[in-house]
Amino acid sequence: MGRQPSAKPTSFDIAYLAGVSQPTVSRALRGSKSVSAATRANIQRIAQELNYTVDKNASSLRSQRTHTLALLFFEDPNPDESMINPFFLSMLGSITRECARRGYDLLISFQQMHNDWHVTYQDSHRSDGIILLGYGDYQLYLTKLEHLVEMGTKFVRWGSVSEDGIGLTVGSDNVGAGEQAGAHLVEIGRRRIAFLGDASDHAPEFQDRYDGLCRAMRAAGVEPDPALQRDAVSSEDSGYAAAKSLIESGQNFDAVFAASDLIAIGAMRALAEAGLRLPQDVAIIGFDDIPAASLTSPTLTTLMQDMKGAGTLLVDALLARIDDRPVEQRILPARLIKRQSTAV
Amino acid sequence: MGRQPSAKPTSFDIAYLAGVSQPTVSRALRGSKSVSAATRANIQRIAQELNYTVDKNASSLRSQRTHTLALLFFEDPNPDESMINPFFLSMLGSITRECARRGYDLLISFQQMHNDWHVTYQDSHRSDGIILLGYGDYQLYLTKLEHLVEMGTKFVRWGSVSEDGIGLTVGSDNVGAGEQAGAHLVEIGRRRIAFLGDASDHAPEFQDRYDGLCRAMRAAGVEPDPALQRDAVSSEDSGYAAAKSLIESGQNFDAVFAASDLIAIGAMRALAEAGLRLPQDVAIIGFDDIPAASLTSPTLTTLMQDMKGAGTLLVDALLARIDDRPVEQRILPARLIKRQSTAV
DNA sequence: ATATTATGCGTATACGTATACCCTATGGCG
DNA sequence: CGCCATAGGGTATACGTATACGCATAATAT
Repeated sequence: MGRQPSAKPTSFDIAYLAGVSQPTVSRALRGSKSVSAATRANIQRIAQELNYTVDKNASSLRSQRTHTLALLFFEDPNPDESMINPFFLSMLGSITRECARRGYDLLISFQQMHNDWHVTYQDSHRSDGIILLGYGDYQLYLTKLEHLVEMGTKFVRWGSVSEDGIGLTVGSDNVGAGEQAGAHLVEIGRRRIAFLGDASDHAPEFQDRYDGLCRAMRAAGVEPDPALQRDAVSSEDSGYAAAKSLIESGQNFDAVFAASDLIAIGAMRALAEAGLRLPQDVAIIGFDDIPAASLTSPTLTTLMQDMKGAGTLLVDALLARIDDRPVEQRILPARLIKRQSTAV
Repeated sequence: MGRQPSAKPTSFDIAYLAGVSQPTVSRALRGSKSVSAATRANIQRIAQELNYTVDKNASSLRSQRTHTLALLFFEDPNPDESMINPFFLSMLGSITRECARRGYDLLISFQQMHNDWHVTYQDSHRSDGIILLGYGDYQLYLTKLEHLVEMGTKFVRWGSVSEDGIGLTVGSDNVGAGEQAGAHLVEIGRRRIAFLGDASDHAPEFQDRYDGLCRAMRAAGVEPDPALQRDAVSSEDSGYAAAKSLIESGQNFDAVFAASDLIAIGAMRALAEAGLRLPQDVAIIGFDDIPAASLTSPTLTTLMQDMKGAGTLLVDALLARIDDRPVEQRILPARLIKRQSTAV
């Protein structure tokens, strides 16, 4: 009889070859200190030789820990798909790397905001915790978060840090970023600064950016004009429409702060069509620093978020949460990238 | 005593409530036909009520099927990160969706090409199969693929379909795409067409595109000039350098076919700096249709790959492979997107 | 009416690991 | 020289599901 050479080795095989019991193998490989250094070394050597790897399923079943994190990415029903990328992918990269570094696997899932993901994912034993990423209808989102909290599910989410306190949040310092934008525009002499972006409570991050802008203006002794704010979601078309509405309203303005680069790019098109010169007549600042921002003409001044830091921090916070270690909200600074659209 | 309300229900709980045995619950939920319709309906109702979900770990352990696919994405050591995105993310989206539709989870992992991923992933019981994505040193890649084949690991990869036959490949019709580009350039009267992209066997996809270009030229009675080919990897800088080298060589040319949009964008910069007018002096075509392609000036004619179809097809092929169903290589058509850079 | 087969389900057990508990040697201590 | 702590590791079992069998009952065939 004997083992088939093709059969995957188990901890019993290692145990047999090492002349110890199976539990000792388990202990040795997991670093328990109740196994002698010599025995451990021997076991590790044999495991290496046999190309043995711990069976994740068995391990998870027994220990009730999966060593896997789930990443749920939400998209709107009609996503301008190609455009979420820049924001999302570098974060995905750093999340993945951080998971790998900690010995965790990453399960990924795209979700429609209206799905019952909070039900599906609650108990499937697939992951030790969840990272929530993406935008959408914020109110709808909140009720589901509450559900997660009730179920005792461990999760972190990316978003606006301050406003509600449901769950654990990691996010950029949107208010600070807005202040930077405002200060820069004021510095180059602008006083009538428009804001393009949803300022309702459906989009707290945009709201924070607007708040920051207003704060910087007031700090410079300029009172923001509410008539210069236009709602817009993060897409080129929406930015175009918002800018167009602003122009047609006859309002006087000499700068635009767009809540995202996509909005900014759409707005630039509308402004150019209206014969306005950028940045002489209207300076403009975006948000995100997507690759396209350096390809527009004029190139776009924008705020860059620390996506890599974000990924690391999200994983870090989630793991702390899982281990019931204390962990507080974390805010990441954004950086102003000056380009031609504000170069006067 | 009794169950804690917070404890996750098991198949035994369902069985108890339904007045049947645990295996019957398992059978009912998995659609075995040896359980009556009435019993099954009752069990499903109870499972629903209790918010029961099958424990993946236990299920996988017992059945030796994980219902999970792994996506390994390879990156070069020094990736121009933000730029892989457009290519990658829409595919990721469709892969994820297709997995969800089939009831599979998706495990994701970024790998350095030089890692021993082929060893790590062979036996970990984490997934039923692997999707390989990304570029890099192709020769190095091949030896690892052979290793996978030896181990009996199920996998598919994205890439150049024709050339070697190691494993199962899904890819775009690069030759056909090259032909489309060539035919279009010939049609607008160009005869001296340069190709920017690695034409060595390290990058079979680029090579295929070049072959297609040559084929189209010859079909039109034009002999391609090897002196007009310049190596380049997929980055803006590399494209810039390649174009610069071409210009400085003093070669005469009236069109450029770049193996990727990034190369094209870099090349456009070099061409503009050399005072060449686009497209009058030099027409240019890229590859991938990244978002930035419609933001350059002039906007960039390019070839769009069917990324969504690709994701679907990859998952489809892998699942067939896993089930030992017959499956052949599949080629996806690319589409020429005409923009200003070839509008004469 | 008896033999045969299918239907519907229960019984027993295996998947591979981790952990609670127990046991045995050794050495330090008085 | 007896007592106890400790190191090192064995024994037994649980994690929750899926499947090989077996066994009734009912539905057919003969």
